[in-house]
Amino acid sequence: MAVAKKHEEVMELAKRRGFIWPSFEIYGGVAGFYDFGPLGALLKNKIIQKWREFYVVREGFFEIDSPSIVPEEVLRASGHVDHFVDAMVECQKCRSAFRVVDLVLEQTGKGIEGMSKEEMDRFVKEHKVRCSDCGGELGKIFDFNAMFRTAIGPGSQRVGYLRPETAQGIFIDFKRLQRYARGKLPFGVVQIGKGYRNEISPRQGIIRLREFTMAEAEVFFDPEDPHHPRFSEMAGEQLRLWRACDQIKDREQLTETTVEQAVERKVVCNELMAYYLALTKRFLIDLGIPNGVIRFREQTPGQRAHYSSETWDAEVSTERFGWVEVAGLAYRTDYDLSRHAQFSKEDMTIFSADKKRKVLCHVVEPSYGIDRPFYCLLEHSYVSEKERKYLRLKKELAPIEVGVFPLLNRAGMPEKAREVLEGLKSRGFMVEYDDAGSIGRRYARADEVGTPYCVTIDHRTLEEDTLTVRDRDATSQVRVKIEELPRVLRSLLCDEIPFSEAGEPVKKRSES
RNA sequence: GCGGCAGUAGUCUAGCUUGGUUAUGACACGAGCUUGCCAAGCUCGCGACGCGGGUUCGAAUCCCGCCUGCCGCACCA
Repeated sequence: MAVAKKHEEVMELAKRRGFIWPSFEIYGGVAGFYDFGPLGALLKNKIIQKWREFYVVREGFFEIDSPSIVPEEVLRASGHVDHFVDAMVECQKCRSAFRVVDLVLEQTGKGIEGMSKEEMDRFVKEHKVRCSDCGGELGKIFDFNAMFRTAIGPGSQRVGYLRPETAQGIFIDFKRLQRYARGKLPFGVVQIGKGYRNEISPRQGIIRLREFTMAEAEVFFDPEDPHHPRFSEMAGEQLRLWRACDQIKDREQLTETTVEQAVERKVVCNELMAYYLALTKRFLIDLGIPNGVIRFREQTPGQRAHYSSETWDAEVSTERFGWVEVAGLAYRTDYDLSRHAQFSKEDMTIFSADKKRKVLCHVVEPSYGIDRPFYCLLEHSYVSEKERKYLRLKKELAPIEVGVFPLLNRAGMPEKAREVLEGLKSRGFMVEYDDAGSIGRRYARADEVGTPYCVTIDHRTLEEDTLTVRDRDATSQVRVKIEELPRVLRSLLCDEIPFSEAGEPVKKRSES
């Protein structure tokens, strides 16, 4: 119980202060769905904004926005219809459930993939396949479809699914996108949006959702030229890798290496993959996740998705859930483009001007969940000191940037405080006004949701147009002229100046 | 999905074994007073038995179903 104390406290805070809570609560709730409250929505948007800075602004990738509902043929081509629908069977005695294909392979050595349900039933009976846990009799085979199925339009009832990944929207648009990129390789396309997976039994709160936000990038490149133009900038970055070969031998051993060495020693398949591993690490650190709790785990061949020939999961260690996958980097090869070429009969190749030949692009896919790092961030930001509990969020991520308080609710201070508030709002600051309870309580309320700075209007404000600015982490204050406040706050929020240089230091009462 | 345990205001919680006045307390929140910089104090206020059914004169309490959560199994491409 003591083990997950931080998780319980941070989730209590998250619910109480409007970050996240279970969806559909007044109707009893539905497992696997969470709502983002006012502060949660702000924080989530700031995480997305940072992701855009990395991938859209700096990598120069194109962002698109395609539908969440996808017609069946797209997902047949992508392999999701075959790989998401698992024939399952349950033991009548001990109630264990198995994938039929796995169970049959294990007991008879025969692959029965592609059989109909009836054929599988017959096969299981003929070969006397039993429960591998208790040897019990097996029940009837049933389908478990991990995609949400729906109907498009009335009448024809064309089958559609809620997308299990945003990536397909990008592959479908490949021809238009490569024209937009004017034939230059490599180029990248991103999409941020909801993805849907009908989990059998979602637990672990916000870590395993049935509807979640993903941010995916598809990097298209010539397989004979898997280089990143700015690889040298990333070459020296240290990576902590847990290789598949070590996992198979049950070894917890991590490989510490630079990006460059990882490629040279063929630990990572190519330069692009290694580059995006490093970029992922930088992104997570930039969110405020400590370097020490980040590692990359290579998926073993059995764990990999059908489309991937090499996958690395970026994992963050948490108190409550252990190592949590927050991003997956998959080498999708030409799987998706060739499948869509085959199923749609469209030519998905691209003409390379410098190589004077047609190229079927390969794809490296950095794919991020947004909800999971959101949780990791809350857990790792939560600080519980003696009398103080607060979120030490990075300033640029804090949902509310500035609290504005009148020291007293009289003597013209509230009016002055409102003036300051409006001045900050009009300059684009996310501010919150609070005049309830003692000044200490208001600081505590602001600290709890990670507000980095609070300004207080006091007697001196009325006399000389200065006010105090308080730093969340140090709880120390400086006195600043009102006219300089926006500039000072902007510099502080961008980490351009240290707090001590923001203004004239204010002595704490207890110190004087 | 299976088995075990659980669900009381915004949050935490007493009451449940042995059915019976107006469902306990704390914190939080709102209004007012107070307060001259770090969750102080005073007054007042808001606010709950997860949902549905059954047993009973009477159900937060006992029984059943559902939902949700926790633990174990399975699943997590």
